[in-house]
Parts: sequence; C-alpha cells; structure tokens
Amino acid sequence: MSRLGRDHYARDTLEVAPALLGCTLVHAGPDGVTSGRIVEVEAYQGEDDPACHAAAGRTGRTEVLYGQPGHAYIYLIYGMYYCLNAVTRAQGLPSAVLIRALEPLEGLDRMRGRRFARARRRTPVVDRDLANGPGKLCDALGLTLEHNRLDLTGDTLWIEAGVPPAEIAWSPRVGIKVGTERLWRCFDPESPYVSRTRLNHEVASEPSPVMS
DNA sequence: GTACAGATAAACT
DNA sequence: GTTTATCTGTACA
Repeated sequence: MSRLGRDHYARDTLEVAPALLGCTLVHAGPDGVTSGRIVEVEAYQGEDDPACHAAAGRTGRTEVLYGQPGHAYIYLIYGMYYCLNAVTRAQGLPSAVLIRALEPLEGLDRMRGRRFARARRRTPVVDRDLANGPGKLCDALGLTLEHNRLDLTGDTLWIEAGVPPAEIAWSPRVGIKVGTERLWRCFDPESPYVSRTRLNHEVASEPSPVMS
C-alpha cells in the first residue's frame, strides 16, 4: 500500500479523520518495525473547538498544530502516557486527528514486550489490549515526546493507505469535559480493537454538529 | 459486566 | 499551584 502524502492531511479534519480508518500506521524504529490498522480516531479542529489544545491559543506545545499538515503532534498526558495526532488542514489553522486505537499487524512480539515492560504492568497483555487506546498504542509502537513534530511523509513514522471499514460510527469524543456535544470520534464498529467505552453505543452515522 | 482510586510529570496560569 | 484528549488493579454485581 502507498504512503499517504501531505495532500491527504491538508483537508478539513472531519474529512481526514474517517479517511484514516483502515489505514496502516507504521513506526520504523531503531529496533524494528511495528504497525497496526487504524480503527478509531478523533477530530480536534481549530481554536473554536473548546476541546482542542489550540483553544488556549498558540503556545510552545501547540505550535506544531499551527504548522504544516502531515506532521506528528505527540504530548504527554496524565504524567504517564503519550498521545499521537496527525496535524491536518493548513498552516495557521490548528487542527489534528488523534489516533485512538490500532489492530496490531507487524511486530506483535515487540509490542507485547513494550507493553509488559511498563513498570505498573504485572499481568501479561492479551493482543486485543495491545493498542486499543491512545496511550496504549504509543506504548506498543514505542512513540514518545522525541517523535513529536516528526514529518509523517518521512521514513520513520508514516501512514499507508488501506481498506476502509464497511461502516463508520460516530460518537462523542472520549475523556474530555468540554465540546462533548460534537460527535467527532469515529471508529470501525465491527473491529474488536476499538477502545473499551460505553460511548460505543451512543453512535450516529455522521459527525455532528458538522462545522468547520 | 460497571465503578472507583491512584499513579505521575509536562505545560500552562 | 492547577490541569490533564489515560490506564490499571481492585472491588463488587
């Protein structure tokens, strides 16, 4: 499958998000390749989106969101986990797609090792739990702050075209306290690798409210 | 199956 | 000093 070019990311975030479902996220790290099929994402679009980190304006952390689309935005959350986004839209329009869950494809043993190695882990990790959450997938793929701002059209971290899911479901975004009225999380309702959440039942067939 | 507490540090005010 | 786009183990149904 072919690597997604910058034009794929340089669109409205609500177009890019569903288009990433079924694509393959690949990390070619120093100790091998790990990859997975994207089955769940969320859109964060602009300073007017209260849940977007850019709602607070341009800061050191959000600077990458204002830059060229097709770059990685990675941040530390709750002092312990990393979250990976793909910057979308255009320079000056801070927007991104949060990659929330993967179906593991390549490097399963390495993913199991990384996930188990986390200090607080005391039980083995079943394959379904390797990357079914934004923090888990960064752990499984070995992504940290050092990968922040990487160009996704480069040869370290990229996304390849894939087979889109038969259906796409939309729900409120997870873990936020503002902007929950926007159904901007989308996922493959047939995938067992989607993150475990009761929001999976509050679904619609379109994002709403649709605004840009 | 659901509910809750606690871990933990960068970025921000 | 406060906030946070999470995850895990434990408790209970």
